[in-house]
Amino acid sequence: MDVRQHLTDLLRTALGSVAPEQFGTEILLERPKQASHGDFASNLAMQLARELKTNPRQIAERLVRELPPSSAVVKVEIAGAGFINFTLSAAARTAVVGAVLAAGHDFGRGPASRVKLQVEFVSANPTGPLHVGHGRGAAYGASLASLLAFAGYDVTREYYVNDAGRQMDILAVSAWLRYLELFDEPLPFPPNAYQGGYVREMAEQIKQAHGDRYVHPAEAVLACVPDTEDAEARLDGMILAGKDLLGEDWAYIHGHVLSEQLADCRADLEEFGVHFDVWFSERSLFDTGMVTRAVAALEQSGHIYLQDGAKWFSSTAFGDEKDRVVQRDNGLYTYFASDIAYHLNKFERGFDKVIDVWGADHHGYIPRVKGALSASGANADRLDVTLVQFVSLFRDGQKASMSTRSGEYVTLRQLREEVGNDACRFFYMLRKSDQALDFDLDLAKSESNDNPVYYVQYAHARICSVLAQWDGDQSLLARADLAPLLHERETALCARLAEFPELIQQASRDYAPHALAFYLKDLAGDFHSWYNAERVLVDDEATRHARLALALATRQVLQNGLSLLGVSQPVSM
RNA sequence: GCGCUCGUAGCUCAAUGGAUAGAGUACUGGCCUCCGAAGCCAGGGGUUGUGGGUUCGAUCCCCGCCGAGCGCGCCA
Repeated sequence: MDVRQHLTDLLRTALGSVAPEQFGTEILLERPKQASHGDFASNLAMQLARELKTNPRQIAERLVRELPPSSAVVKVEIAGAGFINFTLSAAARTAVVGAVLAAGHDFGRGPASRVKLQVEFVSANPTGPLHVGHGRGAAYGASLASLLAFAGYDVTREYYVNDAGRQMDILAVSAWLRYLELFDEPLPFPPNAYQGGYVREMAEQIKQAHGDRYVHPAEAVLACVPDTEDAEARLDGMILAGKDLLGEDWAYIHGHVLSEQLADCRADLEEFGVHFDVWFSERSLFDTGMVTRAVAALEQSGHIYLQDGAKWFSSTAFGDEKDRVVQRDNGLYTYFASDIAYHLNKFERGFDKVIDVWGADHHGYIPRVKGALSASGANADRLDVTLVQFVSLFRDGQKASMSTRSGEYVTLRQLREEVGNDACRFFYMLRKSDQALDFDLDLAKSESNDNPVYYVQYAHARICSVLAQWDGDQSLLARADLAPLLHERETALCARLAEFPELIQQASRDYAPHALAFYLKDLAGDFHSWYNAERVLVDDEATRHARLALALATRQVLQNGLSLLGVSQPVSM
């Protein structure tokens, strides 16, 4: 029996007697923060006060008088401004233990829904190792996707691979220039090319595999570089040199660095426990003509105009600050154009809801994407964008640089190796996604021993330990008589367990996996508190079995929750 | 300048419009001859940046101001 639903029904019945014309009022039950306020509280009387023009306490009294009797409820009180507080019977409180043990790893799982969701996250340019900012997006997206799947939705996890743009060209030319250095070609390495050591490694690989095949004299390269102070224009000149001099071979270099970086990124994420169902190539949107079609469709519906040789999308008509270019005067499509095609493609694939997890610096991008979807006749409300705020790194009290191109940044891999995957995943979840995160590296290392994740994992290990010492048949515990569970800390723990399914629904609705991390901390706290106060392996068999059942149920919920966050559940530590 | 996001205990962070705003950490004092002390118990710590508004009720919703981050490109 779902107690919450039961109480809602009772209140609904009372409402029908007291105020039939308000029968449709939404009935909300919350779990009071204070134990003295009972197990559930309703503010129904206060909600009705305005419509009925009556003192809420009077309404509450009438409601309570009309409540049908229930064996699950031992006390109903009116308190404060007009709260109706319910206190449950001992049996109703402890029943959750049996429910957890019966459902096992499915406890808390929502009813299967046919609603198809897509969560797209990370989607970092494959131009270098992932850094700690990407790590936050990865941890958030992965936990969110797991949470939504557990809540019952049909979830697809997707990574958008930006394999078509200028950044990839810059990476390719960076590797090629490093390669030329290996043959002592006198070329200055541009300050705005990718500086990281991994670029040199790729150059070395290319030399090992293909010798001097891609060598061209420095003069030939420099001949393409314009005589200007503009560093970006000079870099573009070098890219042009690469394409001209290498011809077909440019595609090899480009493809090689792309696959190298993508493989590295993929391995990094897998080690972090972050998996994707689909790796979607931006280039495929061009190859299949989707970008052209998307722009043509906008053009046909009259949302495109020409100015200064470029094609502009009139996004101001859809609430954007200014209009945006979709096709440049040189004929190349902008990133925005492929993004329109990409989102239309997502919708065409039949997702009821598309969730994009973006870095907070992309917030200005939302109106134009939604605008383009609306202009294309799609329902922009099917797109939800969740912004994950920045991670600022501090080293020796100094804010560290996070530039990918400069190569001076802390990688996700370094962070994982320093503090461990579990602590990392949990630490990222310990704040709302819209809260900026200051990550002090020295602190992260020194704090790794009292990271809250160990507090939660320790609760799990303790339970495993006591179960091992008992050494009995755990399947018997599912049928244990729970009447001996009478202590305050036992009912508090039971209440916490009962909260889990509600929390799953709420956290998934709010796209708030951090709520799960906080819940697990609270659950572990309730367990430790109880475990310190009451002995489990007592002589009395009835008490022993009831407490073992409670411990086992707690372990089950810890497992269910931690696995959603991608955190391991050690038997000992 | 305009726009988005944020501002809560010394520090790091929570809080579906609800009751006395909570945890962790740090600090102080207790608890292992007994299931793991990576734990527990107790204590001090707050004008929720600020001024208004809506509401029976505001950390939460609306407006102004102050402060911080980010964005405002024919880059991605």
